[in-house]
Amino acid sequence: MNDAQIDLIFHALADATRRDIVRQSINGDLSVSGLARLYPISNTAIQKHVAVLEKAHLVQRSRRGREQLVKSRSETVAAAKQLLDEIEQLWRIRIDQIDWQWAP
Amino acid sequence: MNDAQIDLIFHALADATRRDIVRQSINGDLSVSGLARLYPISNTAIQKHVAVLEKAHLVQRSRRGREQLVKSRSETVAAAKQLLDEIEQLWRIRIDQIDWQWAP
DNA sequence: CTATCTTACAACCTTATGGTTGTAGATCAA
DNA sequence: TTGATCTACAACCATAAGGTTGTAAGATAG
Repeated sequence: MNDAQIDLIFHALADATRRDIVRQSINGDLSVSGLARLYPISNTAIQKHVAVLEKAHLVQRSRRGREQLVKSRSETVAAAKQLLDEIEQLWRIRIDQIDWQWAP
Repeated sequence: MNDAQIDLIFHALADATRRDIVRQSINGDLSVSGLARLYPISNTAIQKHVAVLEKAHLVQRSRRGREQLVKSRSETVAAAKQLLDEIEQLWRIRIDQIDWQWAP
């Protein structure tokens, strides 16, 4: 995964409405307009949020008749988590080095 | 942690330069201008990036003479990770429910 | 067929982002 | 003291974000 892709993921997650859409779309049984009914903003705004999430591969859309079902993708959330984990590891490495210096 | 705070954290992480500043600042021995030497952008730009990270509590600044040392904070990275984990848990819950339905 | 629902998308507005240059005040080294 | 370094901040610019309204087209129910 390259920097640009990671940028997209974190940017998509940096909005409370979008984070909630990810949660609501876990079952994959909600359409765009179905999601829109959950929030006090326009249908178009939700469409844009879903587009941002889709570009980040945090959700997937699939057409069922006239509606577009939205399903979130756990792999991408997992990938973001792993990235944060890799950053966290750097602290542990630093602590290990301090231990090494203190060894007799 | 409220939504606005989480927004700040993910927004701060949605930029490759800022993610790198977090990594470079783990030891806490780099100043703002010291960091600026690592990147091909202006000192002021780095100052702004550090300000964004500080507002998200991803780094802390402390003055040493004329320079401002930057140290990243692992707790905030950990908090972001936990949030993603909570979202991931929702998938597991869903899988558990499917298992329950299938039980004899 | 017609009316309704759902999506798609263009156009627009306001504010935020990420960068620049320039200026000024502290602090340190010599 | 003087000169270099580091930070702070204002001003500016281009573009992206996040929202709106309006219009059009595809799919479905009756």
